[in-house]
Amino acid sequence: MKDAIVQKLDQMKLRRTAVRKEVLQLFFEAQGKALSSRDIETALENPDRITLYRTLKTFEQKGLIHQAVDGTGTAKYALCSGNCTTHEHHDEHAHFHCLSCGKTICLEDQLELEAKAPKGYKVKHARLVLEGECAACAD
Amino acid sequence: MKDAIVQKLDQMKLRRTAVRKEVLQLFFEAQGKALSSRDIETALENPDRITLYRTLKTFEQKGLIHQAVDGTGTAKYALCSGNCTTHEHHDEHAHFHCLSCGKTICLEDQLELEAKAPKGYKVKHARLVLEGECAACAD
DNA sequence: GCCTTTAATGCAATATCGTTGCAAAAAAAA
DNA sequence: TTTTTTTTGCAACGATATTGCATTAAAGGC
Repeated sequence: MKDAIVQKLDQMKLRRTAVRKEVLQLFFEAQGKALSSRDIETALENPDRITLYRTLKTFEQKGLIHQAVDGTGTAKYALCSGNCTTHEHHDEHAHFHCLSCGKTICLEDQLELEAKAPKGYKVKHARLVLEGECAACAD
Repeated sequence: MKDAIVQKLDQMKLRRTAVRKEVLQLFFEAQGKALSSRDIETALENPDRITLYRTLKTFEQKGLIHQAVDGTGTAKYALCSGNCTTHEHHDEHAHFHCLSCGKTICLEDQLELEAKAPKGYKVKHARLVLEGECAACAD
C-alpha cells in the first residue's frame, strides 16, 4: 500500500527521491497555504537550496504545484487542485495575502476573467491578489 | 515658466536634483507603461543603482508613483493618477502584463473589490494582473 | 540481485535585486 | 556667502535565484 506522496510522484512520472518526498509532504500538510522556498528550507533538515529550487521548478512544470504571486517579491507555491496538467496550469483562483503574518492562502472561487483589456489584447490568465488581514490576525 | 517636471517636484516638496528630474521625465514619457529599476537604469546615462532605488522609494512614499506587481518578481513602477496622497495609494486598477515583450501597462478601469474572502478576513486592497499578449505582440 | 542507463543531487561559481552605513557633495534656507 | 539639511555615491553586505559539472542515486533490463 503506497502512501499518497509516492502515489502522486508515480502518477507524475517523477522519480521517488528523498527531497521530492519531503517537499511534497510539506505541501500536503500546508493545506491551501502557499509555501516559499524559505519556508521549505526552514522545515527541512537538509538545506540544499539549489536542489530545492529545481524540485519546485520540476513540480511546477509537471502541474503539481503553482506559483502564488502575492506581491512580496519572493515566489510562493501551493498544491494544484487536480485540474492542472503538465502543459498548462488552470489554477485561476485568487490568493489572499495577510499583511500581518505574511501568510498566503488560496481562495476557492474561480475567477471569471471578464477582463477589460484594451482592444487587440489577448488575455490568457488573470491573477487576483487580495491583501489585508487573515482571520487570525484581524482579531 | 517651469516645466511640468520641476513643477511636480516642487508640488511634492522634493528637491530638484538631477536624478529625480531624469527619472520623473522617464515616467512622464512612459505613458501608462510601468518601468522596472532595470528599465530606468538602462535609459539613464548615470547608472547609480542605489540612488535610483532610493529615488523610487521616495517617489512612492510621496504618492508620485505606485508599484505595479506583475508576477515577474521584480518591482515595476508607474505614475500615479493624481488621486494618490502622501499617505495612501489609491491606484486600485488592474495591470496588464505581456508575456511576449514583458511590457506592463496600467489599465484604466477601477477594480470593484467585491472580494470573496473567507469569513473574518479583512480585505484592504485587491490587485489584479491580466496576463497575455499586448496588441503589438498579438499580431 | 546485478549491471546499465538515465535522471537527480550537491558543490562551486555567478547573476540579479535590493538594503545599510557613512563621508562627500549638492540644494535650499538664512 | 555661509549654514543647514538633504541627497548622492561608494563600499560592503544579504537574500534570491541560476548554470555548469562531477558525483550519486533511481529505474529498467537481465
